[in-house]
This record gives sequence, structure tokens and C-alpha cells, in this order.
Amino acid sequence: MRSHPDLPTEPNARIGRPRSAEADRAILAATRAALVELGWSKLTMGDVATRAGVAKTTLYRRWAGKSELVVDAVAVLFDELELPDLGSLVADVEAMVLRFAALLERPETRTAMMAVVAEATRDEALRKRIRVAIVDRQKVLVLQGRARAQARGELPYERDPVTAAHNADLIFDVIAGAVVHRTLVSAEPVDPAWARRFTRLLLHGASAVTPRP
Amino acid sequence: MRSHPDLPTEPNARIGRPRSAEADRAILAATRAALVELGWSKLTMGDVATRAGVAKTTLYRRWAGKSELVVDAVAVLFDELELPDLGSLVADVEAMVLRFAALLERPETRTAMMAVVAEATRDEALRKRIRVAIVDRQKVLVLQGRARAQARGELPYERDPVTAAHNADLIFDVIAGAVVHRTLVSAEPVDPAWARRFTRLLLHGASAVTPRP
Amino acid sequence: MRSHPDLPTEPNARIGRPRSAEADRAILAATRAALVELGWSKLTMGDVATRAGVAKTTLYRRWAGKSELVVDAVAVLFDELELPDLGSLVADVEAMVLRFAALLERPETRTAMMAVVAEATRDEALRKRIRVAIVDRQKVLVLQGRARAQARGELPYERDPVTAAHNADLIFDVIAGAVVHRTLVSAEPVDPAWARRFTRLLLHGASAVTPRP
Amino acid sequence: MRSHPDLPTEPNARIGRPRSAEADRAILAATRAALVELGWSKLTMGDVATRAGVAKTTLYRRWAGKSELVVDAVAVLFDELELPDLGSLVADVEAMVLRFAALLERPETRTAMMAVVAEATRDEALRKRIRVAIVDRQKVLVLQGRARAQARGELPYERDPVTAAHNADLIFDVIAGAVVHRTLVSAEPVDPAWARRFTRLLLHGASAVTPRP
DNA sequence: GCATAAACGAGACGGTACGTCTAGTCTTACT
DNA sequence: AGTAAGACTAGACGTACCGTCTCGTTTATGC
Repeated sequence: MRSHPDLPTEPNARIGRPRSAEADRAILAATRAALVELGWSKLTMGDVATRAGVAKTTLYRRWAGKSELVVDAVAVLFDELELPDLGSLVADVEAMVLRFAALLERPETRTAMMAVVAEATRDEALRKRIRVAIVDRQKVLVLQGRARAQARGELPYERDPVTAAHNADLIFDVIAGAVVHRTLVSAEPVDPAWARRFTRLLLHGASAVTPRP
Repeated sequence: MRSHPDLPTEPNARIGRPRSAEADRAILAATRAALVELGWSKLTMGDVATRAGVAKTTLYRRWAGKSELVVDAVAVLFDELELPDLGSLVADVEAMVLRFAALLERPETRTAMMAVVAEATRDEALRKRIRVAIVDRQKVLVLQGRARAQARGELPYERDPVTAAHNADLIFDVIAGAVVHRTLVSAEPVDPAWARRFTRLLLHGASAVTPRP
Repeated sequence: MRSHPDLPTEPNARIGRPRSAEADRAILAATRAALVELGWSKLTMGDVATRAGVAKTTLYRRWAGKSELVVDAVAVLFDELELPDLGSLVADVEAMVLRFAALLERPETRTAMMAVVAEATRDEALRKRIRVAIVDRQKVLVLQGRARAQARGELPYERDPVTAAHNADLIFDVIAGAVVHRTLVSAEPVDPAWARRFTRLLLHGASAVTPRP
Repeated sequence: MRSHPDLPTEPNARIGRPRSAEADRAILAATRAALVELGWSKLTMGDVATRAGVAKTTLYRRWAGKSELVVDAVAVLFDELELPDLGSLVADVEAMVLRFAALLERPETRTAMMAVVAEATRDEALRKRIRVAIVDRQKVLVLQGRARAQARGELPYERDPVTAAHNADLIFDVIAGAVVHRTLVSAEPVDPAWARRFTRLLLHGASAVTPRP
């Protein structure tokens, strides 16, 4: 398999017939639809092409394989994630957790995420693609949330930028990890009650969830 | 696909040539080896059979498919996870996190876990198998850890058994989720420093990681 | 493409499931049918497989490609060529020419022969296959015809076996070549009148066809 | 496929940019080169275009497909065939046979001829093109040869023009057929010895090749 | 000298077939 | 009955060409 066509080589990007933007849209939409109906493992390139009303070659001209295509197709779904402003850190985190969980309930996201991550364990390029297309999109929300909480006076300002980055990363992994694990591995619902308990744990620690009388 | 051969039907288990236990071991070992070399998506039943010096039929007589085989092959790896007793809850959690992360660094675990989870999003039977073979094995450790901490007086006893169960589940999802996410999605190492920061967050909350001067 | 699977490797020909003779017959029949309907260039392996009610792999397990398959499929048609015994060399040759022409009129033979020969100009193995499967089958008829004519006293016995072989080859190329060329290149019919003129030319030379009064 | 572009439609042939004669030459040369290297079946329009330093569109503007292109590319090779005048019919025929055989030894002619003929069995238009471009070019030689032999008194004049035409056609099919069959089907060389034996057969018949003592 | 009209290069497009691979089943003969 | 071997159906894979199309550019003429 060729590494990653994807980006048209810049220098001679002006000559020849230009790529159809219409096709791009149709393919990504078809991919999401197929993902919902069939799941990752039964989704085939040929089927996506047919649904999109496009030739298989047109897919392969843009994406190197199933993984790359699905990452791009699913990435846009994460754009709808926005940080709510409910006036307090607790409320914001709870709402955020619920929104993220709702996204993971959707069948196209469910399978896609884990499958793509699994595939990425063997493929650095794919890992980077996931980071750029999905992970970084979410990480921004943590940074926004912290900034807002600091502005409200709910969190202190961290002087050392390295420590600040570390903390943001840590909190991001804890939130995303817990929600993903609960939803996909434990396979149990993230409901408002769970979100409340989780938020309390996140903000005040394990000792806070079973408060000493 | 036949549902799940797996266990030899009990009644007539005595007649005919008995199944080779040697074959079982060889197959599982071959599966792990193939997983390391090829990763989930390029691992094939035929290849595993060849490596194990066994006919494909023999595989299908014992497992219904790739997913089931891999789950069983990988499950034993989780048996080596044991809760250390280092005298304090903090030390125990930190050590546990590091051991779990070390397990996830190993290539056979890396790919297998996520891939199998991805596959399971569409398959309730597989989900159950994962729960029994892998998830529950880990969850026990959380319960052990809590019991030990309660014995030491580091954690209060929870009266309500429902609440107790909820809390154990929550803490399990947070620990496992954070480590898995850090390792496989963020693709960054779980080193002692991260383990320390994470443990502090887990026990005392977000406010504790950037302590107010 | 692997060179030429075709013959099952002899040594271990006893173990495993034996090849289906039924499939062989169905495939060759389907190939001839497809050849009639579609012609060489539009005949596809996939289509033949479908017609034969067989998987594509089953074709490729036996034949290396289209050319090899078609040669074998068409070869049997040449088995029906038999030397008539009409009592005289002239009558025998005329009848033979007409039968051979009739064979070449059939659509499956028409395209197949030339196309396969064309393909063979680049492929020694294929050339050999054609020789064994088709050419030698026809050459025998020339030898039979000569022997019969010699027995009748219509032709002298040639003492030198090398000269005898040369002559047989020459006559074979002239008969087969003329009929093929007339039929496929000049694209004109080989009717009894042409057969009579040709036979006179063959037996008595160019000067005999326009006899001096 | 559009029927046969080939000739620029006459009416508006004067306006717009004229077709490049340079391109025509380059394409035909490239076709012959590709034919030598790759043979008919592996020759592709795209490859010919690249070799000729020309866009694929430029090919399709002139020829309807591979067959048409190859016929034209190969046809010129037959122009070099000329009837030698060695003073006697026997010598002329022998020389002619050797020249024709030499032409068929050349790889571009070898494959092209048979492949194109094979293709033509399903395509009347292509058949006509072959007749005009190749076959008729050769047939003239037979007519020339006969006229010369008649002038020399080696052959009688045929009164009936229909019979004369029939005879010319017959002799043409026998000569061309025998040489082509010997070269491409029997895959054996046409050397001077064979040419001598063939000529004797052609002029005096089968009884002459193994002369009665 | 400037518009017109066709040819040109490049390359994307919808298709079709290729030959390979894997899944999971079935058929032999052997253990 | 279990087993190794290997043939079987089914269907996806990624590639290669086909012949067409759509660009932007070039090159003749004719007004």
C-alpha cells in the first residue's frame, strides 16, 4: 500500500483536472453511513464507493486505506463538541462529560474510535493523523475549561508552563479515558448520576466520593 | 458462524479421541506470537494454525473466530497483574498503575485490547467474554485495594453496598481508562512521574495537583 | 502470476481433499460457452467462474491464466477431427480440409486459436502447451493420411526417415496454414469448390490449377 | 467507444490548431517499440502515450483503440516487401518466401499480426482495416509475380478473369498461410531448405517432393 | 493584432477485471 | 471422534488500464 496519498503534491497542483470537492463530501458522508449500518469490520471500500456514487479508485487516490478514510470521516463529528458555560466548573465538567458520552453512544463513533486506535498501535503515521484530527480537537476543550475556571477564580494560575501542560494532559487523559472506558469497555451508560460522581472524584479525589460522616 | 464451540459438550465428552491439550497451548502461544509480529488486522487464522503446527479445523473446533481466539490468548497475560502491598494506599496505587502500564506496553496486549474492544461494540457475546476474561480480572484488584486500605484505616467503610459497588466501578474506570488512554490514544509513556501525579489527582482531586501556595 | 500450477504436485497427491473432477468439467464447458458469447478479449475469469458455479480461486488453482485455460478448453474440440476413408487420397484430403474448415467456423475455435497463438509468441511454456494440446493432435492426421495413401499405392514410400518427417511437416503447414489463412485472415469461406482447387494444387502443383488445354 | 475518429472530419479541417504530424510519427514509433518489448497483451495505451511524450487524449483523437493503432503501426512494415526479379519463377518464389518469413521473425510483427487477426474475428470494421492496410499489400505481390511469370512464359494466361482471381487468391492463401503457420504455430524456422521444398511443392505438387525414382 | 477554434499536456473520473488473500466449511484418509 | 491436509465457496483487497472528462495552455488561421 502506498503510504499516504491524501495531500495532492503541492508544486504541480495547478495542472490537470482538479479533484472533485463534491466527491470528497459524498465519500465522507457515505463512510459515516456505512459505519453506522455495518460497523468497522464489515465496512468495505467498495461499498463506500458505491454508496458515494464514486469509483473505488477515487477513494484510493485520496486515502491510503480504510483506517485513514474512517479517521477523516469521523473527525468532523468531534467538531460539534463545545464547552458549555454554565457558570461553575462543576456544572461545566458534568455537562462536558455527558456530551462526550453522548458522542460515544453514536454507532459511527463507537466502533470507529477503538478500531482506529487499535490499528494505530502499529502505524505511526496513522497515530499522528488521529492526534491531529481527533485528540487535539478535544484537548483544546480542557484548556478552555481551565482558563474559564481560572477566570472565575475556581482554579489557581499555574506559574510553570511545563507543569501547566502536564496537568492539562493528565486531566484530559482522566476525563476522556474514564468516559471511553465506561462506555466501551465496561459497556455501561454514562448517565447524569455517574457524571456527578465522576466530577466529584475528579475535583476532590477519592476520599470525597464516600464522604466521612 | 456457529455460536461458540469453545467448551466441549459435556455429555459425550468421554467418547472418541480426546482433544489434544498440547494443541491448545501451541495455538494460544502461536496467537500471541503472531499478534506481536503482525498486529490484529494482519493476523490470520491460517497463519496461526501453521505456526502452531495444527490444522485450521482444529482452531475452529475450539474457537468461533479470530476475536474469541485472541481474547483467550491475551487473557492469561492479565493474570500476572497482582496488587502489591507496599504499606500505603498511595504507594499501592502508584505501583499498580505502573504495572498495568507495563502490561499495555507489550505489543501483544497493545493491539489486542483495543481491537477486541472495537470488535465487541457490535457483538454482545464477545463483550461478555471480554468482561469475564479480562475486565473482571482487573476489577478484583480495585476491590482488594480498597479492602486493604480500609483495613489500614486509610479509607472509610461504605455502609450501602450499592454505593460501594458504584464507587468501585467508578474508580476502576478512572484508573484503567486513564492509563489506557494515556498509553494508546495520547501515545505517551506512563512513567513514575505521571503515576505520582495521577495518584495524587485520584486521591485528592484536581485542586491538589496544582497546590495553592 | 505463479508460472503454471496445473498439475497437482505428484508426491503428496494423496493427502487432503482431492480436486473435484466435476468442477474441471464445468469450468471447461463454461469457458467454451463464454468464448462463443463474448469472444476472447471480453471473456473474463470471473465470468467463467460464475458460469461454472465455482469460485475464482478454483480456476486459479488449476490454470495460471486465461490463455492456459482457453487452450485446454478448446483442445478437446480438435479430438473430433478424424481422417475419413473415402477410398482415394484426393477425396480424403478434400474431406479433411472441409472438416477442418468447419471446425474453424465455430466461434469458440475462431477467436481462441489466433488469440492463443498471439499470446504464445511471448511465452515458450504456452507454446509448448499449444503444441501438445492442439498441433500434435492434427499432425497425426497427416501421418495417417500418408500411410493410407502409401498402402493404396498412391504415394511412394520414403526411405530416409528425416526426409519423410520434413515432408510431413511441410504438408501439414501447407494444409493447416492455407485453411486457417483463408478462413481467418482472408475471411472467405472454405467451400467444396475451394477445397477441390486447393487439393489439386497440393497434389499436382500450381501449373495444374489452370490446366493448359 | 466512438466508432472511428481517425480522419479529421473534412469540413472544418482548416480552422483551429492543426494536428501535429510529429505526434503521429512519435506515436507509431512508440507503438512498435512497445510491441517489441511487451507484446500485444501487455501493451497499454497509457504506456504508448508516455513513450511518445504525448497525452492519452492525443492517441484517442486519432485512433479508436489499441487494435486500430497497432494495425496502422505495423502496416508500414509490410511496405518493405518487394518482389525480387531473379529471372525465374522458382527463384522469385523462394526469395519471396524468405523475405516474408524474415518479416514475421521480427517481434513487432509476430505478436501484432496474430493478435490483431484474433481481435478481428469479432469486428468487421477492424477486419476491413487489416485487409486494406496489410493483406492487400501482400496480395499485389502474388499478382505481380504471376504477371511476370506469364511474361516469361512460365505460366499460361488464364482467359476467365473469375478463375484467374480465384487462383491468385488460392495461391496467396497457400503461400502466406504456410509461412505464417510454420513460423508462428509450428514455431519452426523458415530457412532456405524449407523454402526450396515448399516452392517445389507449390509449383509441382506433393508427388514432386518425394520424387519417384 | 486579436479573436476564434481546435489541438495539446496533465491528470481526475467512473468502470471493469485482475490475481491474491482470508474466512470459514467440507472432504479425504489416518490416528 | 479427533486430526492434518488441502480443496471448496464467497467476497474484499489494492492495482492497472480503459476510454472519457475537464482543466489551463498553445498554436494555427482569419477577420
